[in-house]
Amino acid sequence: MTEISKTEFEVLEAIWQGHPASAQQIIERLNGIKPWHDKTVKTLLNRMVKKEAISFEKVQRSYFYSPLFARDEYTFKESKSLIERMFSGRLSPLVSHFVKGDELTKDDINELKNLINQWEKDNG
Amino acid sequence: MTEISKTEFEVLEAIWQGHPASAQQIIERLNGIKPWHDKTVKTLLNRMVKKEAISFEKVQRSYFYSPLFARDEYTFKESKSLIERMFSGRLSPLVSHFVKGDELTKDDINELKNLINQWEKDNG
DNA sequence: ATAATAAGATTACAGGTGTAATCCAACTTA
DNA sequence: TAAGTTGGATTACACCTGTAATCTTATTAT
Repeated sequence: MTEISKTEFEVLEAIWQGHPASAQQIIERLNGIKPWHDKTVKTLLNRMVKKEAISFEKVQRSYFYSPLFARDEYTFKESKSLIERMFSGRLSPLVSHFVKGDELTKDDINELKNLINQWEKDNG
Repeated sequence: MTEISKTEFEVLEAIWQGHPASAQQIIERLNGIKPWHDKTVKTLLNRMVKKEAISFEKVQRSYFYSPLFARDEYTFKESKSLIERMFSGRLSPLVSHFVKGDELTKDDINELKNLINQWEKDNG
């Protein structure tokens, strides 16, 4: 899984929404969300094919693209990388930031509690 | 606060360790950790001055550099940005990844619990 | 005083990125 | 059948990045 840029990631998002997806479908999904010219999207698709982030199958004249890795796989890897680089690999300093930065709602806290309960059930 | 690259961030880390810091001090701090040539580090310092990530004061012939923003400020901003881009701004999907990916120790869990307690004391 | 050194400034240079425009071949339409 | 359209391929181009080397100037050592 090569490096993909933030912009490429946004195109990938459109593909993860449903695939195989034609360039046209992808462009439409991005429409309104991103102000990119079709040509721009096509360039990005091309580049991602080259860096083996996506694949395509040809149907008639057009290509239908699919991701070569799952969204979860990618976001997890990126999260780990950031936590590694900025927090020595520890999750809690990041969470701490959010707690102290007053970024969390009661619902968020409840979700975190549930995750902890789940962990304790599995590992406790 | 402009965009800084991963490499630039590593130089910044050395500055955050203690500042104002001379180029030499910074280079020494990076020594052994990073395989960069002095010239490389100086280039990065220069670029960060230009993008206003750091400042310097001249003492005799040499410069002493200081960060223009705190480490916490930066890491928080970057964390929020990632969570925004990959998890619609919600923290728990990220934490969930770690819980399910079996990346946490009992200590990590305890720290998370403490953070939650703290939040509840402050907000509950 | 002259030569070596050391600081920062400038230049280098290939590869990545954002953002398309142009080119060419196939297909559709008048 | 000639002309426009549509799909992908190729080209463009400025700015960023990683990674230094070279240049200029001041300082230090002989």
